[in-house]
Amino acid sequence: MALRKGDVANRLHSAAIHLLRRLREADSKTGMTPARLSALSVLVFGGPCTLSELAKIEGVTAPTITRLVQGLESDGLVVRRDDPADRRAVILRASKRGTEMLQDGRARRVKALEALLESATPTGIQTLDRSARLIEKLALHPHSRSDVPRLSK
Amino acid sequence: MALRKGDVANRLHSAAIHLLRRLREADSKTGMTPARLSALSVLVFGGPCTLSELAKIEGVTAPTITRLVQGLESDGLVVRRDDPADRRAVILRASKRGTEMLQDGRARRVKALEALLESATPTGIQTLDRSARLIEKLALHPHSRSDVPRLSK
DNA sequence: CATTATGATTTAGCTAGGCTAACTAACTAT
DNA sequence: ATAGTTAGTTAGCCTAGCTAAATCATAATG
Repeated sequence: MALRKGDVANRLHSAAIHLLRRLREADSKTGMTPARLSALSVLVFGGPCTLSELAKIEGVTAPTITRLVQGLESDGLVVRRDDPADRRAVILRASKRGTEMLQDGRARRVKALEALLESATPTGIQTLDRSARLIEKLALHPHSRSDVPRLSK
Repeated sequence: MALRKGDVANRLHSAAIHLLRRLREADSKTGMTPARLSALSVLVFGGPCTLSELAKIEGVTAPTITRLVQGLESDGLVVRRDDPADRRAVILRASKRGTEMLQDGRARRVKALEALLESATPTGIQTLDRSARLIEKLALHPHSRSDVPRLSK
């Protein structure tokens, strides 16, 4: 086996760290940090949902999503509405401004990536695209949250 | 063009966020966070270097690398030695324990990834590997950093 | 030798994104 | 009604980024 999973794991880990640091540069100064962009894009493309749903989708805990959304809300990018069916719950949706802002951030990252991708071949880009989709499919899904061996104990 | 760079950019962004959150789970409770692992692996695989060199390689500022290294140091994973040639500088190297710990963290992530990669094909893994290498080549290197005022300002 | 500039590192203080623990409020089921 | 569960929040802690400014060593110059 020329390709050991451990090596792939490490390379992916490293690549993800460095890529995010890079993209953070492009996103910074807009108030649109990666976590916020990610959460906002769920609302923009996936439509309204509750806090807990968003937390589950994003793979973070309730307090984290609360604070994330508070930030988005205070920037006027997200609005909350009481769930008529369940008065504990809150329904979130992206505001007009939030939707625009997301497009904007997207455009920013495109520019940043274009600088990086200058030297990438179309094949390379295709490879990256496949990987991104693959990772989402493997990692995004909520399951395996409890079934992943906890390792610690 | 079926594959728009903007879409690839966004998918990569999202994938990196979600992947890191996932791997953080595996790394957590060991004190080995992604940033620390990344820095440590530079020392383990790249050999000793100074703080500034490490900062440059990791693409972070001097204060950030200082604190990162302080953490590693207080865990006994990294040791410092005065540079005999330049008494301002400090040379870092991974301790025996640091090297072992890195292997350990690697093993942990492998296990976590294996859970995720269960359903991935060998081809998929190969794609991920190619992408990781590609990203490092495109994003890791310091150049193209000129547009942002950096350390050397 | 004194001065000044440069360079490596650290300190202080800010923001954001994670977490757990512990709480309130509302729903569900008995 | 009372017990348990679920949605969301608050408080408090940690790491990871950053900038600005301090410290101290070396280098360059007069």
